[in-house]
Amino acid sequence: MPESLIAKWSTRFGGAERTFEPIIGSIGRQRLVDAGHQIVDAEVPAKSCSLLLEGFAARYRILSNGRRQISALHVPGDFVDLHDFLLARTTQNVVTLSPCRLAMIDHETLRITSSRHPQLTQLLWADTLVDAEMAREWLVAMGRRSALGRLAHLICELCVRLKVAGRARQMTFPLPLTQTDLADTLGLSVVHVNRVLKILRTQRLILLEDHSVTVLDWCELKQLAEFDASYLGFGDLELVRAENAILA
Amino acid sequence: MPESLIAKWSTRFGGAERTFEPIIGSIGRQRLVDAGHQIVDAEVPAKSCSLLLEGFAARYRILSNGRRQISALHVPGDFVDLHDFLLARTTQNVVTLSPCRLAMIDHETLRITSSRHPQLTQLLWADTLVDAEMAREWLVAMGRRSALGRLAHLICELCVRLKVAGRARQMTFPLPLTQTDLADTLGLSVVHVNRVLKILRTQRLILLEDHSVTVLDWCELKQLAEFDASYLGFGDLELVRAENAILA
DNA sequence: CGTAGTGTTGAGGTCATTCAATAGTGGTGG
DNA sequence: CCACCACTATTGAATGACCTCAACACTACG
Repeated sequence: MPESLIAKWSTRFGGAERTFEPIIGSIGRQRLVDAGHQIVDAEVPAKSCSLLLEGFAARYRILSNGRRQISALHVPGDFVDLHDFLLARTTQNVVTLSPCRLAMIDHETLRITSSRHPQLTQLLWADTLVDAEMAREWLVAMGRRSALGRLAHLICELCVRLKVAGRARQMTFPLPLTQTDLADTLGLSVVHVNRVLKILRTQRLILLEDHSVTVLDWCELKQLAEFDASYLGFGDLELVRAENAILA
Repeated sequence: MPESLIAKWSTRFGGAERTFEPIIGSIGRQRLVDAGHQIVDAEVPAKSCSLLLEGFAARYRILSNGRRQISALHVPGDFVDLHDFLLARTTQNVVTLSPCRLAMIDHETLRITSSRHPQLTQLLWADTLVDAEMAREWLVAMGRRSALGRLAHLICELCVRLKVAGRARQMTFPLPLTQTDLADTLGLSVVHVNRVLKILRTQRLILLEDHSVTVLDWCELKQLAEFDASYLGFGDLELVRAENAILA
């Protein structure tokens, strides 16, 4: 069951769970894949969409000089390749960054379900709108924030997204990315990511152990990142604030 | 009449012009606005969507240190704020970068039209998917390309988009952005944009006069930018190549 | 005719990069 | 069980891409 998708959509659109049912019914088989597995290959047109149920995945592109840039991170509850459903093909690939569980939905099935349930179509559409908004927010970070601010911003975003997806306890959430992955996400070098991570750790803003992050001081981190969660489309999102209040 | 939208969608989806009619019928009044006018204000929820018919607009955000980052450029045929139609509100604003003509579509009208014409919904959805893809491609440029490559890439993209929108003659197209606008688009300083522009000019890759760009050597520029137009969703896009062959 | 916005160029400074070296980890095979 | 390898994390030193500061020219505009 795609609890994380339901949790995300409930948070975003209110509890109209009835509307979500058709998509759940459309899910075909599930797949378990290892870390480092290509979910989407730009060369190969897909016949089905993948809904991420468990694990992390990254949309990326490699340039001819060998440098990689990750343009999106996917967490449980995210559709990984809605793009290929409506458009010819992507130029970017998607890999798993950890072992993942995927729910597969045939394009054909989705097409039928979507045409029968216009409301569902709007949900999916809205999901891609938020994806776009996230990309634009990353763009702002890449263009006009320092390395430290960028990293802090990413951590804030992931904290909120994972919390909504039900994958965080208190202020702790999994972060299976290697520092290389982080570097390719933030547009930095591995070396610099290491240094900037160290700053966040020594400032006691975060705790990092065994690929899991604990935010020690949400207010400070948020301020440093100049983070405003509203672009994630979850409304005012009292939950994180409330959660943090408990900790504080 | 939104010729540029029709041109764009025809190029992207083939000549199913019948499908486009409902959206054209939904257009209410038109607006003429000056350069520098706020089309979308993140604070003010909108009651209608804007389709850009003429001119350039930019989606942007200003950080607390006063630095601005443009996250999307809109050209004729682009919907400027579909986002606000489905989701609560944006965190980013949209300004006109030149005098613009806008077609307004009431949210209510769009809602009705969209529910009556599922195919149209898919077109709009696909449009936002391409928007997202563009943002991700910019992200790759911001993270992993040099200032020169980034600028070249932007020029390539605009060339193709404007050509499809019917706003380019041969390899010449309007670029009303100031160097400050370009800097905020590319995540650079004005000074550096100036220097990099100079390189493209002295290399005789482009000609720049009176805010209009002429690509002198498409092949060189494309190679420098490592530009692959397929992310724009126009298929193989023979038109530009053909056009260039005439020039060559 | 002053002012504001834009474009251009030089000089010096900084943030992040590359290169390089070391250490820890887990997995594999002898 | 240990040697070996690949991957990851960490830190120092030197280099470089791009930034900031600053000055000046040009245009449009009231």
